[in-house]
Amino acid sequence: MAPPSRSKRPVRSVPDDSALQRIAARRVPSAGDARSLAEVACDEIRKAIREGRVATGAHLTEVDLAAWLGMSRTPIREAMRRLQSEGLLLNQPFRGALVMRLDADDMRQMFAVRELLEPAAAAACAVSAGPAEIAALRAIVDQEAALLDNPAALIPLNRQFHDIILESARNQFLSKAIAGVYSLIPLLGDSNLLNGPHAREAHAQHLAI
Amino acid sequence: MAPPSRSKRPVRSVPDDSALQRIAARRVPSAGDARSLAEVACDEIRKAIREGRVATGAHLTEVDLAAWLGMSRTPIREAMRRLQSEGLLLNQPFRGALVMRLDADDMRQMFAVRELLEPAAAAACAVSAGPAEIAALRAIVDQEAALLDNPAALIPLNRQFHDIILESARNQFLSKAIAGVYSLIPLLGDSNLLNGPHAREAHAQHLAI
DNA sequence: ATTGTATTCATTGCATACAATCCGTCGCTC
DNA sequence: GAGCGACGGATTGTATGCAATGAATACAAT
Repeated sequence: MAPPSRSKRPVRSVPDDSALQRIAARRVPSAGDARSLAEVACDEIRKAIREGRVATGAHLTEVDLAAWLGMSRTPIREAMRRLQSEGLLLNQPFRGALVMRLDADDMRQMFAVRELLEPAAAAACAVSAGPAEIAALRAIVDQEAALLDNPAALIPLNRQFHDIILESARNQFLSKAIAGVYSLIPLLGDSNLLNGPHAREAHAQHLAI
Repeated sequence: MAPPSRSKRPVRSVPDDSALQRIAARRVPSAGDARSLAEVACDEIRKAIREGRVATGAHLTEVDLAAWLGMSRTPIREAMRRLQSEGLLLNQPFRGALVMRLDADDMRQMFAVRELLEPAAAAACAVSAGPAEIAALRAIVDQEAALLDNPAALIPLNRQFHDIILESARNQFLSKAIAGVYSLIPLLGDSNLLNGPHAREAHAQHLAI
């Protein structure tokens, strides 16, 4: 836009000084913050859990999180509610929220469901995937083959692979069910092991289109 | 009940009348609502959708719902967020929320997932169900057998049946995945048909413990 | 010393005010 | 007449103040 205002801030009607000063005094939006504060809070808390900065079983309160992230309680509330519905947080009625703790039995249940849903997704993908998606999957598998000795590098590839499969399965309910399981993986900490053979299996299974 | 109160109403030590009267005299409005307003709003909106008082594709705004339910926007926001994460509402960035509309393809996807998850739940139930649960299931099946000509009466029984199966499956992730599918059933309107043969199948499948 | 009761404290639940944003539309300039 | 930018309405996003709640604790009575 013509006026010298920063980025996309719609200057009022007349560029009189009072308006300009008001605008300048507003908030410095730092970077492009298209996301709402609630989303930021949600991601930050999730990341903190994933990185172990917040231990499982920790006691989180709205005011603490609000102070930590430098925002008011309202977006924090919203973020906490979302994390609760995802299962990462356990709501205590009036006593704050606990970071969900998964025991061995929970993990067993989780992988049982995962092993039920993932083959179904692969099968649905095999039915409805288009050529472009198959090519993308094949490319990822090739990349994986070259990195079998580097488990850390495989993680994002594996994620991409599963994302494409979910998209190709063309079943939003299946996707959401699997996402509901995946969302709790951060709670597992370092036990998120990924081995090459598993990728191989997925590859072989997918070649059977 | 030996265990400490896990229910949300930990009755003090003795249910004396003074406390009871104090509690009863607390709030004037309607009845004792232990639930938060957000939960009330959530249930009310869900019910309105299920009963068709709000058509699929309708445009809901926070202020309208707040005025309708006689509460402020804050609990309404919370309820809407929950319904969005359940999939009943579709959030439009700044333009209100739409009641999700399911087309034929969505329904196909939904039943595909349902037919994947329910047998798995039945299998898990068969493995881990206790005698009391088996007896309860059998009782329900017997009741159903006597009501095969009355589809309307079968609906609550069917619900009970599935609830017991989910509980007996002892897999919270599986339960949540199935609940995520069930929660969208209200959107289907009157096409929620339930026939006797289906119950029979579930019965037969369950007898194969 | 033990039990029952009142008080206090930490925390959430709710309401309201204000800011930011989006979209439609209208007036202005060319 | 056409394009472009600015207003206005509508709606959500955020901040803050206050009421309500439940647990812990201090205290009194037996």
